[in-house]
Amino acid sequence: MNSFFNTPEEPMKTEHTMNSCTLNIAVENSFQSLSDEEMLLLENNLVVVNYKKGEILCKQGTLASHIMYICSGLVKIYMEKEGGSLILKVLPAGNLIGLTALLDNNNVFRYSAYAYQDCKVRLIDIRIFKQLLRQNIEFASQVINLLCENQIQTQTRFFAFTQKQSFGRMADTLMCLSNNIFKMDEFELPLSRKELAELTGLTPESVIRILSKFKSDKVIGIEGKIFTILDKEKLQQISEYG
Amino acid sequence: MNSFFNTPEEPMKTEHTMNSCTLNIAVENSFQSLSDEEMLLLENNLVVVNYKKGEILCKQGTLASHIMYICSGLVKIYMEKEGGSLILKVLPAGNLIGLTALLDNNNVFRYSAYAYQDCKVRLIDIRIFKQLLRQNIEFASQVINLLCENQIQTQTRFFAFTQKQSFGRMADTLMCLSNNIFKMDEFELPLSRKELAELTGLTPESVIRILSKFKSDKVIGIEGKIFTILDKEKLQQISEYG
DNA sequence: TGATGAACATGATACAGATCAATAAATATT
DNA sequence: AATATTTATTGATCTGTATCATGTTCATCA
Repeated sequence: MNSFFNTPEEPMKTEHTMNSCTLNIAVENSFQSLSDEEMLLLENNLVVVNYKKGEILCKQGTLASHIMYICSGLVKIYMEKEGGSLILKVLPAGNLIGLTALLDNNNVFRYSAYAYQDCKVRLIDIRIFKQLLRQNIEFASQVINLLCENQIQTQTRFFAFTQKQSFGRMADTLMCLSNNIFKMDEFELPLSRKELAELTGLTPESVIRILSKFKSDKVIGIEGKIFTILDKEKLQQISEYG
Repeated sequence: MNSFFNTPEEPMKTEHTMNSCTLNIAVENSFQSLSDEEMLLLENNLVVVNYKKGEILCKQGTLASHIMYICSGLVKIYMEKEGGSLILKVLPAGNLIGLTALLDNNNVFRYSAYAYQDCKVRLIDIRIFKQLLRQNIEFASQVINLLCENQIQTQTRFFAFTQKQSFGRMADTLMCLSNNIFKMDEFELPLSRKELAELTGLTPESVIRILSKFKSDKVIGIEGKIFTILDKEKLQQISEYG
């Protein structure tokens, strides 16, 4: 059948305009555009720090003196206020934290970051980062790319949030964790129910109820902290329903 | 009283981390960094188009061949899917549309844009825009700034959405329209109740009920399409409550 | 001018998800 | 190992907001 002439009843495959996945593009490429000289400058103005599980990498509202690169570990990026917090994204190794602090005259972290697992992080002096942006157009170009990606991801997730309800959001989140973060159908999730709640915009109780339902429906398996995606099709379906 | 030693009961004034305002920074500045020569290049590869009220400036999913600059008028940026849409922002003159389409290898509009009023728009060829990014580091720097601003704005609005409920969202939205879009306490709003609903993530019925309440409480005045902010304090309070 | 459809308004009802309360299980602390 | 504290779970209830139904006003157009 000629896909150019699909009837309205058989719509063309649509893109994922409504999932909340943390895009996980290879950031390494951004740095590949640096010359040896520039790379040296970077290395010389860089501190490697190990954060233990449970430690705070940066705190919303504080001055951002560094851009952070996650070498290893798993980090949550979240906004907080008395009353509640929202997890903006969960970032595995290979991602940058704090790009929005590049903003002139207001380089403050707009969110906090927390280590789910032990993390190795490179702290890049923000002045050096800015200098590199100014002297290497290719690098600047890559950073623009990253910022665009981030923007699209946030908007798409925001949209998904307003359109889906609890089961859809939970399914979406599980798909995302499996596909983009852990890249496995079975994974050990270092997030508490409370944190899953902050990630889905629900209460811990609701999260528990939904997970129980998924489990009894054999869509997922849960053994302690080990999650297993049993029925991807079904999960995708639930994620899309609304 | 020394504000450095506030007791927990008297917290320091916090920043607006929870309003959903469309930041309205002066985009014109971005172009000021262009040389005469570059400006000429821009002018020569630029089409000025007039859109009538109600027309679509760009459609989500279509190839973005241009970055758009709003010379005059009022535009809504929104994401849509069967089932519903979400207004991401309302942009007055002086703003750019389509920056996220700068993304390499995927320069597609991730949202649609619609003219609330007659608009004059400059369509800037995206290849020229990219070329200018590559040859003028100051310009690239300004664009990075814009992208950061956008990102922060979206995240903050997203956060506000998850934390506030109907009355707070409505109050927030009205404050924002008054302060950032129209810059007046009294303004003519070219949005229907349905569109206010898409802007606040509510149903039209809820919007109506809330507006009626605000009106009967003398927080705002409504005469046809003319809105008047009567009690800014109160509105701010409602916006912040949660 | 009256007719037709959209936007606005209001009331009644339904329901998803929050809140509250009360264990149970797991983890941390001594 | 014993105790304290956090996290997970389950059930009962409450509530904010959507949904549905119906009517009214307003704008558009034959």
